[in-house]
Amino acid sequence: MARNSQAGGTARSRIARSRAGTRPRPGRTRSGNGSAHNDLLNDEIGLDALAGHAGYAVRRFQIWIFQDFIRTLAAVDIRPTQYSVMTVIGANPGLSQMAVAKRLGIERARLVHLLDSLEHRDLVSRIKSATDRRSHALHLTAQGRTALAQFKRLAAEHERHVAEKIGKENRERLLQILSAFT
Amino acid sequence: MARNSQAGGTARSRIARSRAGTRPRPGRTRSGNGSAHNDLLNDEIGLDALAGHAGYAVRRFQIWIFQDFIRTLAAVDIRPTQYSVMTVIGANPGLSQMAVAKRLGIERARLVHLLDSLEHRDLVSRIKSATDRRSHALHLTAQGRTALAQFKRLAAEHERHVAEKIGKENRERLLQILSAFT
DNA sequence: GGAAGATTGTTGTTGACGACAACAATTGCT
DNA sequence: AGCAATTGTTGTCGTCAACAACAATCTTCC
Repeated sequence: MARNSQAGGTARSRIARSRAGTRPRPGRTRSGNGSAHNDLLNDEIGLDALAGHAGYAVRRFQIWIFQDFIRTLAAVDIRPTQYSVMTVIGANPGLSQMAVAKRLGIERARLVHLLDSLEHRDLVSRIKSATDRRSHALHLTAQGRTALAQFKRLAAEHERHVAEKIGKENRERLLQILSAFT
Repeated sequence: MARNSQAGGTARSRIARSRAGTRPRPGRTRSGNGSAHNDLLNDEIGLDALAGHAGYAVRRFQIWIFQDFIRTLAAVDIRPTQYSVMTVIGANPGLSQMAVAKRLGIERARLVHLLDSLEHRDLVSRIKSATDRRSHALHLTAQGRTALAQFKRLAAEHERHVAEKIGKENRERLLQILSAFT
């Protein structure tokens, strides 16, 4: 543990470059290296063909948004997945591990470790279900409830960072577009 | 190798559930398990508080979109990152590994393995730079160029899947919102 | 011109994460 | 009662981001 925080300023802001209209027709087969003028322009590359790919933009955005989340909640040492688990349990106490895993789209094998760490920190507790002795009923501890309240405040701050980054109405439109995946 | 393809139908389509308007006010501290009616409604949980979080929606969407990309390009055994590397090199022949890594936001350590695999498949080649004997000038091989053309056709098909999933104009608006990250 | 520092490619480690397989305990079905 | 399915758990494998260390090479500065 104690490795999470890496807030290290990896949030480089060199993004948002201008999309130059010149398409260089790169198909040139010349195997000879393009003389010496390649060395210094490596800050204006222009990846052209990648611009129209949703997956690439989403991946880059996802990396940024997770880094900001981790950094914003570094003081409480909570990662996005842990937060989502606690949120679901907090909103639906008594759920089984299977139910939480299915709801969040994570595997139950993975949830085991997540719950182990959260249980060690006295944030959630597994209570043996009386109706089904295979399963555990998941609850937040009293400490977990007050902690989650603070996590939510920090998460709201993170959400404000997102709004600053892409614009308030763009963020809402994004949530609307992706609501099918929530 | 030969493990990539796992197109295995893991693309579960149980997403896009209806958001029931009933919020159950879950704060109830009753540690007693909610009798037996928890067992069967585990398909309508309602995670409520997670709905307003951009990061969660983006993560779920990113998982879906990558799985579709991998499945759509499974026949040529190309993953999203490999595709992005080849695209950048194809559009800017002669770049150094550092330049490609910085442009794509991946670490140069990671790029080493990516290029190893692509070079073993005779898709790209590292040519020792004459002007800076530390660096390599990256080029597509002739085989790599024709292969990339096919990859782009398959990627376009994948992009159509995205449009089918979230709507054509929603996809374009998404690309526009996230253009700062491209 | 030569020492000190930075850069480039490389190797290796760590940790989070998704996918999968196997297993014991328990439940459900018939 | 007997057999299939479910639940939590453990373990393995592969991907990926983040670091650290290193040799070779460039750059800078005295």
